[in-house]
Amino acid sequence: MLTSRKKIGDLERAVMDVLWDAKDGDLLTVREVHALLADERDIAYTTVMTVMDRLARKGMVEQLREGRAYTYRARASRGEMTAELMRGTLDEFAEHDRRTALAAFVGDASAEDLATLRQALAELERR
Amino acid sequence: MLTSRKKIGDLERAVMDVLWDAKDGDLLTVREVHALLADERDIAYTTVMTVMDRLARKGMVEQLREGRAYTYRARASRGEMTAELMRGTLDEFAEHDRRTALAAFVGDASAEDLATLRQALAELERR
DNA sequence: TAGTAACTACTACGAACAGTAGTACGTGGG
DNA sequence: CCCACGTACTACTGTTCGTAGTAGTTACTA
Repeated sequence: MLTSRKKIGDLERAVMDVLWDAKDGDLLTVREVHALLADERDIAYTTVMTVMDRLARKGMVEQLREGRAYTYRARASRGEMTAELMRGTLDEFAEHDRRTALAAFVGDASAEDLATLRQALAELERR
Repeated sequence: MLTSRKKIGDLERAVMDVLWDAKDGDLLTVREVHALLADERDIAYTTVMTVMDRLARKGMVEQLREGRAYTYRARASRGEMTAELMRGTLDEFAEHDRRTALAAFVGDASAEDLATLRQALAELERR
């Protein structure tokens, strides 16, 4: 479970994207993340550092010392974090409304999403 | 669809709760909402007014003139809004991750939630 | 009709947080 | 011994929210 459910901003999201896209839970340094972000936007090295530090404080990324530098990786995958956020939204509600909300969610889902849901549920039964 | 996906604070949420709990889409005045909130917390009338005005700007409540006063009601039910928020979270992701996220959501759901999901899906088929 | 009560409109300020980035300082390699 | 690299600390700005006061409008009442 992710700790500390604070808001996540644009730059923070961009950093998370870089970490998520660095497949296999690769550990990235601030310098590496900065290099990737610098392609898209004009941003200072220390800005990226600050943001990554804040993400670590919020528990969204892991910060591991490697030699003199820190390396970072996302604590959860993009999909897991999305699921977490969705569950978090749902958890704000009491029993009755929770059911209503889930029903509304399903009721307005696209055909693709419905297929995915059905498949995931079938998957669970098989086990 | 709810417009303007900004963050929602504690007081804002408390106001939404009052509007949601006023069943049948009843139109409430600021005075009425204030009276209900005042039971729980010490709050100025104008504070409630400001908050409700902001909620209207965000598109979360409807503001209708009734005589000299405005009356308000939630634009969507609690359940619908929750479903909206969940979908909004999901919508930030591309096709592949969307499926992954939905699968993760189902994978970590409680037995009750799974039952609700199954029931909602079955409901859809029946139609 | 003039006063008052109920409303809205406008303005403001502090706290929290995100974007942004500079400066100071430590340390290992040349 | 000094520099490049990296962290730690600090800071300023914009936005949102909680909070609320004041001014101005309007309708009803005495």
